[in-house]
Amino acid sequence: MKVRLGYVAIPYFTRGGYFKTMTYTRYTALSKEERKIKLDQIITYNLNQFYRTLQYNLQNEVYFYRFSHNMIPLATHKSVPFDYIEPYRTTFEKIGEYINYHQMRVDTHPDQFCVLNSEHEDVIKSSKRILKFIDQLYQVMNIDSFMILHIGSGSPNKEEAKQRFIDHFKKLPKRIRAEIILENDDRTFHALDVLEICEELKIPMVLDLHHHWCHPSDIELEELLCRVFKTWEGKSVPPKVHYSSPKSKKEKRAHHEYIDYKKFMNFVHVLKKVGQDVDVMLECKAKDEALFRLVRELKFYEQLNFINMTTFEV
DNA sequence: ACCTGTCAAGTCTGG
DNA sequence: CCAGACTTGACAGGT
Repeated sequence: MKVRLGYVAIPYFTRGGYFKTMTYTRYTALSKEERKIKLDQIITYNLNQFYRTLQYNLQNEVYFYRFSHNMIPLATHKSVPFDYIEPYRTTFEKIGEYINYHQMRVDTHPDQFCVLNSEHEDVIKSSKRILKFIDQLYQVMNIDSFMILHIGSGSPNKEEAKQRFIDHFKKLPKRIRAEIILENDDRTFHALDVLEICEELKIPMVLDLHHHWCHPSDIELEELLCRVFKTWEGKSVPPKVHYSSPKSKKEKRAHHEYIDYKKFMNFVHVLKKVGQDVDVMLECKAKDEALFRLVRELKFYEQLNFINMTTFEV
């Protein structure tokens, strides 16, 4: 079986300034003309950074990557009238062609403000805006990608919150429903909670091992992985999992700079028993540097057989 | 050159 | 009902 490694968001070569940003407050401080000019500058710059990142990834044989949709600032803000797609269509198409041509797996993960099961109607509205925008990005790039979501709120109790998620999910447009995959979180919805929802909605689940260890379910890892991987049956890509090491014993929830390769090997042994190809997204503070270090350690200490820079066979 | 506080939005807890 | 914790990275303003 093959294990392919990937990383998240900010590559090392851009350290000290990746994307340019603009907050709503700064936006409102500008005149109408300045707003358009500034937004355009930022988006043009960020899209170029995104493209450079993909080129960098290709050079390093990284084919599995998560980008931040925040490269398009204020795109999902309800009071910012700006066409984020048409003026950049050619650029988006170029980026999408690059991704498809090199057979990269690229996705994105809306942040904590996207809460589909919120108790507040306006939050649900803005969450749907975020999902719709990501879908638009995928469409204009013509890429076949997922978006990763947490279940969200646990109020007033998990059961009601879970049902709210299911109800709102079912009302989403078909395209978006087919793009959403769900991830366990480290406080409210543990792996079995999310698995149940995924099985009911017939959508894939992403197991986050770090969250799982912070907030465990009563099930053996091997069995859990088997069931999680089943939710991916019929998909054109292998299941993906998220993996990271805790920052310290005190700060278990926070992400460490790097991966503990020995613990990672324990995980690989479980994966081997399950015996299915899998994509492992590393979520480390040191980003791609952590990926490259892990690869060096796995090659040297564990003598794993790498078929390229980021994929090994066990 | 460095340090600090702010930011589009979120949930949750405790007073 | 409100303040604060939680949390990321960029950036503006102050020293």
